[in-house]
Amino acid sequence: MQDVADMDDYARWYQDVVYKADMADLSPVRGCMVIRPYGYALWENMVRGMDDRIKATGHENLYFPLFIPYSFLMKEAEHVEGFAPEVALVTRVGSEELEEPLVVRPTSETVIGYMYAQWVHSYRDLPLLYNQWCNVVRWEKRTRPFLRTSEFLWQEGHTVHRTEEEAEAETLLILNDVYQDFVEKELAIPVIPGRKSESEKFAGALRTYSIEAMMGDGKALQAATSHNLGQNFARSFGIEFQDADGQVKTAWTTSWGASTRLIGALIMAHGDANGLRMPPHVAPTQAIIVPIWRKDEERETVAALVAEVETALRKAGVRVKADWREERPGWKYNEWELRGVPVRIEIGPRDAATGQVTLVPRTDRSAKEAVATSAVAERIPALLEEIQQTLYAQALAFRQSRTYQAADYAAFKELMADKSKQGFVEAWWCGDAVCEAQIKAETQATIRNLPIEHPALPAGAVCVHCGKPAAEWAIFAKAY
RNA sequence: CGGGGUGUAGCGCAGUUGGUCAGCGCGCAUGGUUUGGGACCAUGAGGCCGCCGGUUCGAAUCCGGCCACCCCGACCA
Repeated sequence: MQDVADMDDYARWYQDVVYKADMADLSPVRGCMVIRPYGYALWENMVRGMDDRIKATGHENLYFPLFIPYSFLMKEAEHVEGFAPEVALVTRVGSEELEEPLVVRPTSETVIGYMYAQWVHSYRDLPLLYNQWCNVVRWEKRTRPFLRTSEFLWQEGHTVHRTEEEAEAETLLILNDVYQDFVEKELAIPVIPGRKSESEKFAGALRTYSIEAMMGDGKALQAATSHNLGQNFARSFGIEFQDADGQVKTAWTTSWGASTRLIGALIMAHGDANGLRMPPHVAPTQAIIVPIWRKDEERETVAALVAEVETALRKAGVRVKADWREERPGWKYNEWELRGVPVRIEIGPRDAATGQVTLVPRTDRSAKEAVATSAVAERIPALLEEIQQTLYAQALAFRQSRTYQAADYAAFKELMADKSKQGFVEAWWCGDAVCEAQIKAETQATIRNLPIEHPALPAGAVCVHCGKPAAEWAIFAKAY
């Protein structure tokens, strides 16, 4: 086992962690990856966390087909423009050409819109609050494991509402109570909820909101998005209902998604020079027992203790494993640190003699802690919670240390150019897309979002770039 | 899809003036000694040298084409 690449070469480090921690592997299909058991176990825990919240906010799961008639994509002008370049088409089955090509879904607004139009007739049918867990395909030019793959797993929620206000409330409910809550509490990654600028919004949306997280190199990652689609898709697909006043009205729809990209976010928000650091709430293995022995007698003594601790922890609801492989302890320490297991439990002859075990948190390997065997089942859950909080606190402190308020554009450019400082720049912006594009061309920084929580616009405030009157408080950053 | 780079054992690499150039380290297998921060010794297994074509008596090595991967852009969850 070799160390992961130096974090100075961040792209290399990221890939090393993904592959060496057995999260994923390359597949024979370009841009597609295999999610290995360790990565998939993490994803399953993440799915559970999000799905619980999706249901708690009143949504139900359903499933739509993988294939979408090509013509559906064409019905919403902006949508087709946004997605057409990257959709995979099925044009032939066997040796027969299909009468109409089928799109392998890049997202399902269109086919869902088509069906919703048939399901909605009356205001009494509303709202429709559905979600699906599925895979989608977007043939991206450049791929990176988890962050951008040709096929990825996600959930996509699609709702229909009677009024614009209700749709907007839904969009924000998902953003805050599902995405932000999940990412911050379970993944221990602080995020900034905000609205996307016009140029960054979803193809076909009225308004797009996102939560943005900072990665370990100061770049931003869009962790989830929630779109108020207005009446765009409802009009294109004829989702209409007769309201209480007898009028036939066009419905308001939303859509929202979070994907396996969140795994990439987790890796980059918490990983360190030794590898992954899994937030305990979603860690596939929360505690790893490393038995230590020399002689057979010792092994027996230790085995009894390991079994006792393992059983007690399992009963306490801890995801625990014992590593009995024929490797030396030091080798195992390094491997489990690479894989980011939150707590290591060392159990050896010395511990057996004193009736205790040694706990080592992934967040601080020097913080070894001796705990009486009888107290382990009580101590570990508490320690896991401490680690969860520590990871969040560290990520937040890092983000704060890399968040700036540029005094002027010169300072802005300097911050973006210096890799050791690179991060979020908060600034006033005029709201002009041309100005936004110029900033991007000159600094590579884009507007990540316009934070929902922001300072009041002071009198005389001007755009950080063009100097015209300010309109929006924006977060600028280079992004994944 | 543009610019750059790299393809030799599972991984990391050396070898590239054409001719004992099929090699090293790690990993893997077997046996032994070890085991509280990545052990050591011994013996082994493992290669169409990315693919196709050309030049040549002879190609990992030279030429052409293709493919894959990585980095930097543009595009995007």
